[in-house]
Amino acid sequence: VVNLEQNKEPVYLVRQPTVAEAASALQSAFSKHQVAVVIGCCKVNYEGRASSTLDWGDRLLTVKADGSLLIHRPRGHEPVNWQPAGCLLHAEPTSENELKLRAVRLQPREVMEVFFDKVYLVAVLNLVDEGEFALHVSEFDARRAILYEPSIVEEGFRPLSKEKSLGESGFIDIFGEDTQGNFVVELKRVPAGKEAVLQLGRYLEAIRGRVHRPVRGIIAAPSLRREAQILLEQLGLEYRPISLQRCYEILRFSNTRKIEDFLKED
Amino acid sequence: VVNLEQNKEPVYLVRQPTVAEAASALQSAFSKHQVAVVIGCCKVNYEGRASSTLDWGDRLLTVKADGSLLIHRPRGHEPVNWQPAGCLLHAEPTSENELKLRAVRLQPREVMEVFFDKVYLVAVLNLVDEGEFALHVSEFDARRAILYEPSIVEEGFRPLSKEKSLGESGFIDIFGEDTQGNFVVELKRVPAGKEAVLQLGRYLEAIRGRVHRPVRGIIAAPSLRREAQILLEQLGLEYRPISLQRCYEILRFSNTRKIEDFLKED
DNA sequence: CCTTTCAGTTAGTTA
DNA sequence: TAACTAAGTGAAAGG
Repeated sequence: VVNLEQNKEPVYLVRQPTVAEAASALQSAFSKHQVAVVIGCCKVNYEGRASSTLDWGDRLLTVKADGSLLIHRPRGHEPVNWQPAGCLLHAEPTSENELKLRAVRLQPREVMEVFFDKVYLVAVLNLVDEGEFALHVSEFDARRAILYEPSIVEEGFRPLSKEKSLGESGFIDIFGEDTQGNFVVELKRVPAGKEAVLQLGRYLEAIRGRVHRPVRGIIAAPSLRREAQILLEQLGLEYRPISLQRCYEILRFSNTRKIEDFLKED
Repeated sequence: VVNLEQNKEPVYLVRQPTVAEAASALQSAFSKHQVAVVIGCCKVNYEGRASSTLDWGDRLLTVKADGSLLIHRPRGHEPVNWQPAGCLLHAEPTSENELKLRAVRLQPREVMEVFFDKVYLVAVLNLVDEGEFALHVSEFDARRAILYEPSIVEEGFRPLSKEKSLGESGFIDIFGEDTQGNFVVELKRVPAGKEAVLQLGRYLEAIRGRVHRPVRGIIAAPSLRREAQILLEQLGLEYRPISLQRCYEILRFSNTRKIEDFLKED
């Protein structure tokens, strides 16, 4: 029933399929770990950690290559029903000429059944996606923002060496002075954990051996993990929360208004 | 460019569209609050509470009737990028013959831009979905089930106050008597953890200060976490497993057979 | 492998 | 509207 040509096309469509055609296309997609989209009128039953029922209506069903499943209504950006990756999938026609789709998750055992009354469209997709995903306002961006607007760390903070740049293991440090004139060591990271605190501690040790006046150690990060907080206090270090949103605004401002300053300094 | 026939069909397809055709079809779908699906090779930039970039790759993009937007990779059951309902949508061709899709959320301001290199398929959907969704066996439902069939907690258990309803922090408690005539405090939750046990402990403290006879504290829940079990014993509390499936059957029975009782009592 | 914590959490409810 | 809390939370990091 299923055209083998689907292997060569990025999108293989079956419009207004019979129940048998839809089941066949889906079974084929499941076995080949392809992405499948079903658009039609369906009802859904779920039983597992909780249980739910969804009455008849038009929905968009997506089965992904990893065996995850999503059912979307026309509104609401979250799926009304879903099943996470790795569940067992099976599609078959029923005696009442409906398309039955069963997705079983083991551990915890959760069973989802979808019954399609009408199937408007089945699309089997061969999607190639190796693109890298990156959540920005990285350490580097945060550093740029702090250098441009040091007050987000502390009022009166003045960075001194902008060229210390990357320490080992990807940390970026900023040296500077506070209002009392004490040297300040800066280290910031995205979600500061124990390693970040220990890293700063080791850094401070090294610096205190050379510099003969009090040195404060401050971690500037969007958040500080619970376990890191204890360690921070034990080592006598400080923490300063940094809003990534704020960094972002600073950078955008600096990019649009004072590009020349950055070209000179950085 | 866009065939007006799309209004009459549940699914209106544009295969291998030109950039102009795709943009036109999408703009039309946006204005009519239809659901649109785009399959193609794209890259994504997001800026808002955080910021992210996603390099080129084949993805499934869905725009819903309420202006929400989802971008799904071939794997992973969560969207790689998204935009919640109510954002401003715009689709247009770029000078580099790419399809640019812009989704702006106001408050907080978040901007997402999708660039399609190749568009394999645009589908505009007219989905009619009035089906009711019901999550069975929530805390409230479990409470109703226990009040209707108290023996699932303990043989001879008799609820006294059905109107205590929601305690602070969303917990629902049931007070009653057991066969020895002792007062019994009930607290049930879906997967009982430490917080639930501590909550019950605090509750019991308060009650023991007022009531001058022994009070048992029982947690009724589908399961009890390992760490919560230790705490439970330390505090001298009890645990009674509750089957959600059983609650569901009880409620279904009560709904079909004894609706009048519930109208009187609840 | 289990537990804890974070998330562009989202979504619902209450003050 | 803001604050709080639960979620079929999911996902990553720590022990």
